[in-house]
Amino acid sequence: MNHKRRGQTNRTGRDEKSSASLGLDLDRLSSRRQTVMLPKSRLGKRSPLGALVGSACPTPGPHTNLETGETDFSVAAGHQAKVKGHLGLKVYFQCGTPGVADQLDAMQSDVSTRPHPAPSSGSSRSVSSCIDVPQSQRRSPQEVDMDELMAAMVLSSLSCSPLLHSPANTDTAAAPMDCGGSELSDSGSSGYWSVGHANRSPAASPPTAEPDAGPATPPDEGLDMDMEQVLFDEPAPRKRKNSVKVAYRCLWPSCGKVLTSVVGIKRHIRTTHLCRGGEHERCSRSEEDFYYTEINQQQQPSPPQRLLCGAASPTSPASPPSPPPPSPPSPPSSACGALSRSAPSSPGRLWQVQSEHSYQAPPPSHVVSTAAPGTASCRWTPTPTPTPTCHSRQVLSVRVRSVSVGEQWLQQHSAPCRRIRGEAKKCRKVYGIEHRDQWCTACRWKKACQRFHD
DNA sequence: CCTGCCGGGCG
DNA sequence: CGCCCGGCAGG
Ligand SMILES: [Zn+2]
Repeated sequence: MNHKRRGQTNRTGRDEKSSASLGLDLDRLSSRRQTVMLPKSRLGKRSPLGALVGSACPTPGPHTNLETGETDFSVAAGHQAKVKGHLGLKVYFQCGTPGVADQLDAMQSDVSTRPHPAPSSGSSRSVSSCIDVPQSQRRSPQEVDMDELMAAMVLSSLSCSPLLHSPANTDTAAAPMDCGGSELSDSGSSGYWSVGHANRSPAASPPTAEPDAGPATPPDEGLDMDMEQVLFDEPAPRKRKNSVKVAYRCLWPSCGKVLTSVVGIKRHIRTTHLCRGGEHERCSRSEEDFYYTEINQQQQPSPPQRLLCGAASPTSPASPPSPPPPSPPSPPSSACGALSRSAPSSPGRLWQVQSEHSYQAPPPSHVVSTAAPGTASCRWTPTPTPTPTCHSRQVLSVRVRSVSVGEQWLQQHSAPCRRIRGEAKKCRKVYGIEHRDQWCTACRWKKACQRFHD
């Protein structure tokens, strides 16, 4: 009753009054006729973007929670922009993380690899290695500081067997580290980030442990498990001989002799290459170590490494570089690619997280160009597509992609040119609440005022 | 607090 | 659709 009456009164009254006093009827009429207000104001004002930008940072929404759950550093990191970048990037990280971790691990493992042979083989050499192994193994992630990493890097780069690492591998390995380093030096937040990484590596170490044990352990699950247990439980007083088929190959230039025992290989080297009798044993003992190498059935950990690289390369190599620099120019394309690629392969949680945001994706309309009510800004609109609103994964993934991309995009573009607020007086203010019937319908409906545009 | 308005619910 | 309101963000 009231409403209707009020509405009618409102209308008639307003038509006369307002037209008389303000002479805005033209404006009003036209606007009313075409509901211009909706598109424009909505787009221009807050719009999904505004909300997005706002909410994404402060961490209110559910999605944020999810995100938070996903990635601590997003919260941990201080800066909004950066944070958002991280958020956006998070996606990559998840994909990329393993890769990086692998690499790191690989490197570390590489370092630790050398000591490894000793324990596996026997007692003689275990002296030096025994100490190293446990350390590297139980390396408490947090404790591991850059020094160690750097050391690992250096060592790996210096001494790592050339066979193991392809140039690409090296590159990728170097890149992340570089970023990590710079970030670290930059701010604590990144430090956190790196820590998180470190933390992760151990968690991921089981899989990663493979390469670690790689040199000795081929793709044998049973063996792997064994290794894991050994690694994680304790130094394993003694190893099962059969667990690893180790051999030692002479590295002497033209000699490829392979023996199954350290003693044998040493003796071989000593006698054959070093031309030394038993008397010099002590002195040259260290020397021999350099001339043989431990190998297993498969000779090199290449199989595992291969796998890792292969699996990771499509995603991680591509992503790692991108994360650090939120590639401002055209994230859409590259990001899209990465994401889309990752989407199918990766589990569904990402979707969930992103899908949360997705509610904003559909109305992607404007983004930057707030002025034009038209949808000139549809650069990244293509993704949303008609979205039949069904729950098919594909759709989801698509939206996901668009969203995350959108996020990045927003953070970069919308943030700067985001409009503050309509400073123009609106109906409410002009007429006052008591004269609510004089407000424009939009105002009455608590929508964007269509009478007094900004 | 007030104001502007988005998202959503109701008829 | 029209109408209204909860609630949020900015001042
Ligand atoms: Zn109004």
